[in-house]
Amino acid sequence: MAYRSSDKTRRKKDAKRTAMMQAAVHVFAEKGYHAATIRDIVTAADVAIGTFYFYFPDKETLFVHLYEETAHFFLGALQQAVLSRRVLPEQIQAGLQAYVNIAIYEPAVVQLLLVGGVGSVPSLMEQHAAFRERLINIWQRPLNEALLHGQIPPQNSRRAAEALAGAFDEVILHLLNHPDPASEAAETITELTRFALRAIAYSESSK
Amino acid sequence: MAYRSSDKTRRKKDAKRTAMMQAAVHVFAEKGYHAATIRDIVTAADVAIGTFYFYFPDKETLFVHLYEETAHFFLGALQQAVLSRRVLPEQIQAGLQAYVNIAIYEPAVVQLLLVGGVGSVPSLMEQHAAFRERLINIWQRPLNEALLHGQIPPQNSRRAAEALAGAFDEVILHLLNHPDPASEAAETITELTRFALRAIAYSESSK
Amino acid sequence: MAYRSSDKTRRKKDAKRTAMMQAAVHVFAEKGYHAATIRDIVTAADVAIGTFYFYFPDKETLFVHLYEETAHFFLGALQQAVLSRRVLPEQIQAGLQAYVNIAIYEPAVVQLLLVGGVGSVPSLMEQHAAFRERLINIWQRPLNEALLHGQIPPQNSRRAAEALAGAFDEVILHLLNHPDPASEAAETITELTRFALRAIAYSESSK
Amino acid sequence: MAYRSSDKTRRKKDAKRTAMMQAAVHVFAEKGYHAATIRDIVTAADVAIGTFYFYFPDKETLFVHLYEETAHFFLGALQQAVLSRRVLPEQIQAGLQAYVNIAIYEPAVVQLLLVGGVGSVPSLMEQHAAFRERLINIWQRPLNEALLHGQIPPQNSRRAAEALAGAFDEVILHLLNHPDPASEAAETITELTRFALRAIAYSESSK
DNA sequence: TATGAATGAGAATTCATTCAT
DNA sequence: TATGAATGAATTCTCATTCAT
Repeated sequence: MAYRSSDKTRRKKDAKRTAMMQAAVHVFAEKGYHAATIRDIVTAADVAIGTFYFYFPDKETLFVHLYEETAHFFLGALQQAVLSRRVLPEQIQAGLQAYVNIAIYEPAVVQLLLVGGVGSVPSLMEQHAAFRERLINIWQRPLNEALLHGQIPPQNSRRAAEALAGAFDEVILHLLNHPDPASEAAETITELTRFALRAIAYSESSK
Repeated sequence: MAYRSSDKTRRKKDAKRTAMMQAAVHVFAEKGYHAATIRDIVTAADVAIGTFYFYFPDKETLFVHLYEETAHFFLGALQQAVLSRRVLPEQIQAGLQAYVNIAIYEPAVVQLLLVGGVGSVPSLMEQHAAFRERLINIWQRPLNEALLHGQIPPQNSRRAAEALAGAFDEVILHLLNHPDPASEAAETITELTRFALRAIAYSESSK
Repeated sequence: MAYRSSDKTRRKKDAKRTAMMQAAVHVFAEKGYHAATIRDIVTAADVAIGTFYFYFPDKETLFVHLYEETAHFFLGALQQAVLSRRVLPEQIQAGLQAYVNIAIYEPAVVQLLLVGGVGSVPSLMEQHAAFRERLINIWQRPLNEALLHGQIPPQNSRRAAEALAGAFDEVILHLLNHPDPASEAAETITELTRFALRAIAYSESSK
Repeated sequence: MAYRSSDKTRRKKDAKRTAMMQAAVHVFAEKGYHAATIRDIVTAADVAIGTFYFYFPDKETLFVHLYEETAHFFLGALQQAVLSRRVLPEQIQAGLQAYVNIAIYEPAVVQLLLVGGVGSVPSLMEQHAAFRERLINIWQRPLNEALLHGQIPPQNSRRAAEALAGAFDEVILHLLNHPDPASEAAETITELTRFALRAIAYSESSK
């Protein structure tokens, strides 16, 4: 009798919503914000145009949501990887491992965050700036620790973190263009870790 | 007198064409490829829409031309700066100096070249990829030299060059966001140079 | 016991149907036919969209039903007021009193009936025309009576009724815009009655 | 050489703009604001959709403009007619004559003002209220004069003007529905004038 | 009966591009 | 050469209506 809400229906709705967001991430990642059309997204999600507007208020809002969620997921994974280790070399390596994993298994995430639609969507500017800031912070915090422990010589840790973040992004973006990224992953991580440790003049001095 | 026609007419024509390209650089840099409209460009150049189509076949072609020219100018300046020095530290520093100069005095150039979000337009993606490739080469060549001379230990110079390019881009992009970039320029260059030299384990060994 | 089924079920059904029509009157009155959406109506009635289509075949049909019912109620009240009196001045005054009462206590009814802007939807235009016709008739009938009794001089009673109807509508619409319509009601009715009696050159001649 | 602006071009542009506004008046008058589509308008004007947006910013702005202009034209004609006479009966008659002329020869004007899209377009509400106000003023001013000269007994001239305005509108709207309005015009005007003079208890007393 | 997710035709608006002058 | 009016395909978004549950 009547209609039972918050049962299967609820779950199904959430599932569809999620499916549509997945589809949207891929479309946005591939085409960029402006070139991606609502039709592209609903086609990818295999629903009608109206369905899009049932779940999301408009293209821009969806994109910003998506960017936020994606950034949150990405930064969370990175942060957790870094915090799971206690010494700088392992922290950097673990962070890079997490980064590379995402890049390989969810390339759209990286595409969206690094290429996406920056410069296009005004309301995205802040989101993007905030993302860069948090990303840089993830790398900077271990550097500050290391500075405190005298494991790296005095230096502008902020600028170093910017440089590392930029370096990592670029190398991993190139890794993604490789025909078989997975085969290169381990080596890339090792090299980048060494590159980073040398760049900040790390030495396991202390103790 | 191998010089071509070049009377007033030609000069005027070139002047108008140049004005439009100048305007276009700024418009594209500010809004990104898709959000920039032909009307934006001709308004900035103070000509009529029809005039645009007299000089350029279409929007995409203009952008490609523009990107090529801008990349050529930028890479040329960088390359020249690097080649004007003989030892690695100076090469890197000179290159960074050139990069920073352009970033400060022609920020639109840097914005245009680094702006992403041109996904789904093949010809634009190619241009961007080609630019990255050439940029990385500029940094890689001195590294290869240094490798040959034993000034840096064996390493994947290609990957190192990628990392350096990414690091430089990121730091300089942040420098541009600074309220008074010029005041920070010298220090940034010094730091980045040291960062780079450490990263590739440079030592002035030889001779 | 000629009464039909009428158990709880029927009453509940009618209740819901009625709630939706009530809501619809207000929504249509406020926004006009085109701007009012089904969602507006079901939201106001606190039912689901599907429920709307269980009770009504479509938007247009609902509006027509609604308009008919509302017109029927309105005209009925007016007619009854007029017929409850035997002499023209009292008939006009009673009619106006009924009109003003509805306007003040059910402004949506008046809004709905007088709202135009339903051009291009034939069935709605018909309804509106029919309503005007019946309204004019209500005023015209007493005039014809008065003509017969020689209480008003020969005149085109149809045209006079149109004029009176228009005059009454306009003044009452303005009354509704007044901050406190009720306080002005009595005076307005008196004035309008006198206006009308003078306009048709009424004199209590006979007997 | 080059392009000569503000010549034939200018005139042509204005002509086309006017033609489009004419077309729009008719479409809006016939269908009402919401039901009228841009396509309807451009089809009536025999231009492409884009052309509409070259001349007007959007549908709503055009409609409001149109309403304003139309109201200005209508009220101007009425006002002038009324002011061209010195005694009340003639003023009313001349005003009605002008009104009827417009109604017959430019029925769309009357449709737009009286039926148009009231209640639909929020930004139109004020325009419509202002129009009613000015219309009522046109009738009220002669009444005030007559009051001053003792040609009509003390009465609320404002309310009387509202009533007259409403009466005139209604009768003329019905006149327009007549198969051959022109044939009825003279009689209608005469009757309405008498109706009005009686309603306000006019007598040529004074002097 | 009642629900609300899903649909898609249709409306407004933008913008690259053309072409008569 | 230069102009800008004109075009219409493409895009975003709305909303009446359907239907499985």
